[in-house]
Amino acid sequence: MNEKTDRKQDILQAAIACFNEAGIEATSIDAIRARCGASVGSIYHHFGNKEGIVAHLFINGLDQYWQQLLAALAAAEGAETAVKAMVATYIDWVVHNPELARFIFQARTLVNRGEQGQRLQQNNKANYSQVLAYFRPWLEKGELRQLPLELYAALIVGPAQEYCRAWLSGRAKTPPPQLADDLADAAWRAVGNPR
Amino acid sequence: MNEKTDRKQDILQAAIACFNEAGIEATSIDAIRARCGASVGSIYHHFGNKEGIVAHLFINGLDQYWQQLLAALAAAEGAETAVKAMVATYIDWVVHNPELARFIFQARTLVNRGEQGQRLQQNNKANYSQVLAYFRPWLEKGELRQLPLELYAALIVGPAQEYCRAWLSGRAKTPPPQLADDLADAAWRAVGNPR
DNA sequence: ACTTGCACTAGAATTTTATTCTAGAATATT
DNA sequence: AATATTCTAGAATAAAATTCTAGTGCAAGT
Repeated sequence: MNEKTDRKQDILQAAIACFNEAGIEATSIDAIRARCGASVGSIYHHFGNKEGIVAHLFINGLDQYWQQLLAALAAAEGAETAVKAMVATYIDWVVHNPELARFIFQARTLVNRGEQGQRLQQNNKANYSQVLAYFRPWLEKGELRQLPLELYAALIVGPAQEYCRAWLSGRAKTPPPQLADDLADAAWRAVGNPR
Repeated sequence: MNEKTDRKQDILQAAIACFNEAGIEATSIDAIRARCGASVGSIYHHFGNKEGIVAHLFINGLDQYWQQLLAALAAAEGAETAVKAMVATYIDWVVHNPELARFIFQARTLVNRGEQGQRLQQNNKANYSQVLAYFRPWLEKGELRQLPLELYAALIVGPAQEYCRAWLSGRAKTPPPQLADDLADAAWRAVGNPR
């Protein structure tokens, strides 16, 4: 159970490094092979094709984030804490997994179409409805502003996401944690009910 | 001056259609060729390589958006009008150019790296500093909340961007214009100074 | 009108990259 | 140990990107 995952992990690590250095499209299978010492055969055995590697990294990476997010929500005690925790968790995850985050921003569209797109969408839907379950009571108690349901995600994490994307690409310099409080406050102003 | 641009435009139109149907990576030069009736030679003459096509579509498309945005800002009379106009303009542009918008979301990373990345970044910087010029007086007059400069863009258009992305990919159903007011209000709550 | 130069087009030839295939090594299962 | 299964290697093939060669047509200068 050790050597098995090793080669597979080696390939994944080499792949994400290449993807971030050169971009997904510009990374050749051979570049990945050269970097991790595997053979083409081995790579194709484990992942089927290039898109398979991308999808694997993407889906597992995102899942890791959802786990953190749901854990944070489970620990939150009120609407305000929860909303602010969502922003904080997002930033925390990006800062602790910058390579993965950068990669995920790149790969979204690609994976959505590909063979695993279905699976990804199901995952998202399931996770999203769990988040909604946490929010419903707060909505009913009037702790949250009444807004179209489809809007909450964008209002709460949209700005953090947008800023992190800029930071990861070098456009913005200030490390996200320094802005975390401002972003969390803004999120709460966006969806919190002032009563 | 007519046939010249025609062929070039044909190629661009065919390309963006292919890119949106199959994704940039999955689109072959031959697919573009087949769709517009040009020859490979002609395509390479005009754009150098596949990335050249992508960059051209991206940079011109984005420029069109910046023009609209700057025009809207020029017409705005106060901070609140301006901030809300930024959101409205963004949504308006996406809804009127859905193909282009979808494409731009896909291509961002790719173009940023490529040969034209430099140029893109310069354009962005120049446009961004124009926007900042509009904002500075409002900041000084205290109409806007004092926040780290790097944050305003994300706070104002981040949620709209995030929602439009979801809408374009089919994840969200409500047409953005129906949510425009909510998004504009949220943007103003995020950056407006309550005095 | 002629010819010279240049932008453009076509499609074949080449190069690069992705993917498939065949055979053998390692590992697990009985 | 015998057999099946998973994994690895690298050569062979297929598909795609890019380059190259040879034109065509148009415009400026004569």
